[in-house]
Amino acid sequence: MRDWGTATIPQLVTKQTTTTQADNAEAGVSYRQSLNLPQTDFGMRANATQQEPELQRIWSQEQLYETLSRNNPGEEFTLHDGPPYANGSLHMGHALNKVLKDIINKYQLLKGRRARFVPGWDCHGLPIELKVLQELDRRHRQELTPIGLRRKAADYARRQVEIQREGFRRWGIWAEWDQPYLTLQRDYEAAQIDVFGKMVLAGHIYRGFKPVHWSPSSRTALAEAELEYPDGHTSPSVFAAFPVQHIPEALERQLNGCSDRLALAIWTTTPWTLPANLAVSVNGRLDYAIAATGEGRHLVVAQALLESLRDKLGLPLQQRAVVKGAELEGIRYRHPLLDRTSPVLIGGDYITTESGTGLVHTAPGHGVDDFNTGRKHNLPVLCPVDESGDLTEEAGPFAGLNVLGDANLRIIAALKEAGVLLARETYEHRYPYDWRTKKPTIFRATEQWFASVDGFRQQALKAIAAVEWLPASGRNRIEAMVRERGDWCISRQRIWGVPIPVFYDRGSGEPLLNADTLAHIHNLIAEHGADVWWERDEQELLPPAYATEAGRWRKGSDTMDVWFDSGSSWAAVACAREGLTYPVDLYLEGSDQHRGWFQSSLLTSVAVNGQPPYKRVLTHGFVLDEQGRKMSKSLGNVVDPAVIINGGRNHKKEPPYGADVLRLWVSSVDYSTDVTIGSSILRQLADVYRKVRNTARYLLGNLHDFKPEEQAVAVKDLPLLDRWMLHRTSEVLEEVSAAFDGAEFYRFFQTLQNFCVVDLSSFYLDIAKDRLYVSAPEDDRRRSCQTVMAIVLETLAGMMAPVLCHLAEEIWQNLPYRVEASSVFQRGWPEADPRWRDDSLRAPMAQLRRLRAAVNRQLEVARTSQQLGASLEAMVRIEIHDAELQEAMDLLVRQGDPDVDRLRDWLLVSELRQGGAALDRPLARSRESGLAIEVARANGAKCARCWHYESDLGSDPAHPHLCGRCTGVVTRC
RNA sequence: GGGCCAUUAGCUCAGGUGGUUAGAGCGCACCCCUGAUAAGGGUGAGGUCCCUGGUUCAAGUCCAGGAUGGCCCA
Repeated sequence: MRDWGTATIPQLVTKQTTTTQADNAEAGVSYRQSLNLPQTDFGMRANATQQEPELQRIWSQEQLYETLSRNNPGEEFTLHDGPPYANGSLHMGHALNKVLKDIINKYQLLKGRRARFVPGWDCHGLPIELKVLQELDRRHRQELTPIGLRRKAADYARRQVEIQREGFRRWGIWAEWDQPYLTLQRDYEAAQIDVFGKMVLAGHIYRGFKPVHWSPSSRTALAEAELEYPDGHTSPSVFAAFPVQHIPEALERQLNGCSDRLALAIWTTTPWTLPANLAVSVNGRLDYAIAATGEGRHLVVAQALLESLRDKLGLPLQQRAVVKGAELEGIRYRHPLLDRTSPVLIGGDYITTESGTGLVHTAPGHGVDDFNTGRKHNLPVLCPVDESGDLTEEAGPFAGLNVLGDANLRIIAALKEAGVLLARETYEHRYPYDWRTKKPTIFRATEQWFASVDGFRQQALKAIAAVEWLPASGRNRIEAMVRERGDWCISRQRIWGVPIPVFYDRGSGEPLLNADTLAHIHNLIAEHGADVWWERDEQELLPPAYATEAGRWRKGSDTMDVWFDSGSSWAAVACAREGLTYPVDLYLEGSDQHRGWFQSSLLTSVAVNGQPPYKRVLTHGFVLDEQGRKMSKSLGNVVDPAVIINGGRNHKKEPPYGADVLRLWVSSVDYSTDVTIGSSILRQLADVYRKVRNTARYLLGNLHDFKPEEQAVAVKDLPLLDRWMLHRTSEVLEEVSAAFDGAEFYRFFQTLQNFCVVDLSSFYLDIAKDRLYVSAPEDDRRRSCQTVMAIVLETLAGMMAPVLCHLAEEIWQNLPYRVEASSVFQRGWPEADPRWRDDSLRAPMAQLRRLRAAVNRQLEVARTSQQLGASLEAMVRIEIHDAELQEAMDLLVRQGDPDVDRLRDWLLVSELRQGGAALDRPLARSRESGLAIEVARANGAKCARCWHYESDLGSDPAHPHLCGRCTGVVTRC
């Protein structure tokens, strides 16, 4: 304890002997040294740039995460990390995702569960492959072998992982950072081959010739997820007339002689597909008109479109006959550019009258609907386009033209020359582009490997129903997709990936894929990694049974869709790693992953094990700027998490907020929908952080001389105010626990802020000052307050720890008394002592705080008229005509501690009267429902020590400026 | 073009089953304090509950249509 009693007082005494009371007040004689003011090394400002990494170092040294995640008494908890792509710098989307996961994991760890978190990275795929190629000059690129490319890609991916990992760690994320999972690890690749193999053996994998999204610029098939649809794409659409050569007799009879020079009007936005045309399809249920063009020709068009086509084609189009689409079947027409004839077929309901002519040019090699219609009618799949997008010899005179280059114009010119071009117009529509090269894609039939979703669709739908989706709309989303999706094209014509482990007969092309070959390749990859597929020849890759006929087989060159990589993580990680569970407790990703990882993981897991890989799926929205717009470099509205933490170039404009403010932002938003961030939102969060920090600092500072084991006051002996504070703390803890249990972190944020501002700072702590500063150190009214403050502080630190992990730990390390737990995380989730709870205090306290607010309003009236400064300068008289309020007053008198529970002190005024005579010359007065208030200047003089206005100053000649209470304190000590 | 989602104060969020003058904290303005001080306290001003129609005695809340923004798809 400080020895102010002997050190300071004599000095004051000497002064007082030579001065009068008034002189002293004016001279500002200070009893400051005789007060118990807060003391702490805990800074008002975070200095996060230094502090946070320091705390992280300590956690790491102490192996805190490792210890808790392995030794906690509770059950295992597995949040399985969705692997971010190992390329590019971290952005706010990463921050939202990883911090949310970390909040959940830390909460579970605090609750005593063994929450291991294995972070992952998605390492294969085109973007990295392209990145590696871009870094090479042309000569090196040409000399690069597949295995050389793979090694460079692996190096690149590992470097990216390293960089991203350091970013995640700086955010305070706890994870198995030394044992992450990478989709390029050999045990991962082997597990993936195993998943694939099991699907093969279950009959879910097949080889097919199908139109797929093909990117000529990447020379590969693309998955849906690899496509984007930029605005503003235009196509050179054409209307063309295909001359009819043969009309079935039944139809001929209906045409009333207008079969003369009959032609089928078609519309296409891809003229380059016309050389692949093998049919014209109609909707059997639609009505079609035969219309005269006024130049001797008759056109078949959908009747509903007659009107609009008159305009578009600039032809009179007089309707001569109407027939059902079904009756057009059997017509044969001459290909307008090539020497062959083709049929009119009944297509499906995809043929509508919303655009075009109602007759659809059908090229089975270049469209999914076309392909299906063709297959129904046994058409061949003609695909006269090579992998670069050049037309082949099969396209006759158009061979060599590029379908995204000059092919369209040349074919349109040829149509015109042949006299079959009816009209052309530039047509703007959404069109799929390669997400990587930003170039248009085409539909092109190629040989691919597929997973047949039909084989396990019903099981997948059942699995979806068994999972808990949050928000619930996520279920609709994935359910619709799984119900309607086609087969999954899993092959890619790229180098950087896991091989599809198949051999082809060099003569017949028949694939070789069986339990024997799969097991053999699996073992090779488990031992050497997937590179082995490129490093060794067939002789070395085939199992012993086939070694003698190695010359007959050629190894395939396709790799797997990266969605198959990450979609196998449940097998490679959750099933394989010690301490993890399968199905896992939780997947948590952005809502775009309904199409992506949620689905690919579900499909593989259901196909192999008949069950979903997860019990719950939580989704979050996207991060937008403060106006709710997508972030983009061109708009200049990108918020960089690294800048939030370390500050930008100009620290005035972009201050270094630290990871806790970033984390606090994550906690503050309702992430179930899209969330926003920007400089003013960050400023606000920094304010909230400061408020929480300063509240904690004040609590710490006032506990500097408190030893709970010896000096704590028993709950039952606490004053009313303190009992209420504990009650309120337990309420808050209950709310916050519920918020974390329900993953509604914004409720935590709101509650935390309100607790610090309303309950603590402006109420309890404001009232506490007199108790803490003015009382003698050992006084009950001070020790009881410290007892409560210590409880509140420890509870506060614990409940903020999942979010404000650095601040919570810093508080813990600065506790001025000994505690058993060396870390706030070791201490665990705070639990309210049942004795804190006292619901009977709720209503009366609400009444008294209502009274306090009403008095404050009147004090403010006096203040703004310059007649009052500090509220201690005031005396207040109240009249109560309200039963509930009076009841609360009675409680105070009956049960209140005479040294603490004085309404005068709660109002921070020097004197309070209830009833009696009206005050002389009040500075302010009010009369509202059941309550009258008068404010006047307090009687007496201001005590130099406690600043109350009292009438008993100078009872001790040694302390002429002190009130009786302070004189007592000063003399006692 | 289709599916899903969002829209309440400058910001972040509350507003069971429709029911008085729509709430909180922050920010802002003004005032006080100078013993939490790059802190602390007080008071106050802020709302077309996205828009339009409908149901109803009564709509932020229910229904329909639309706008804006976002995600996914074609």
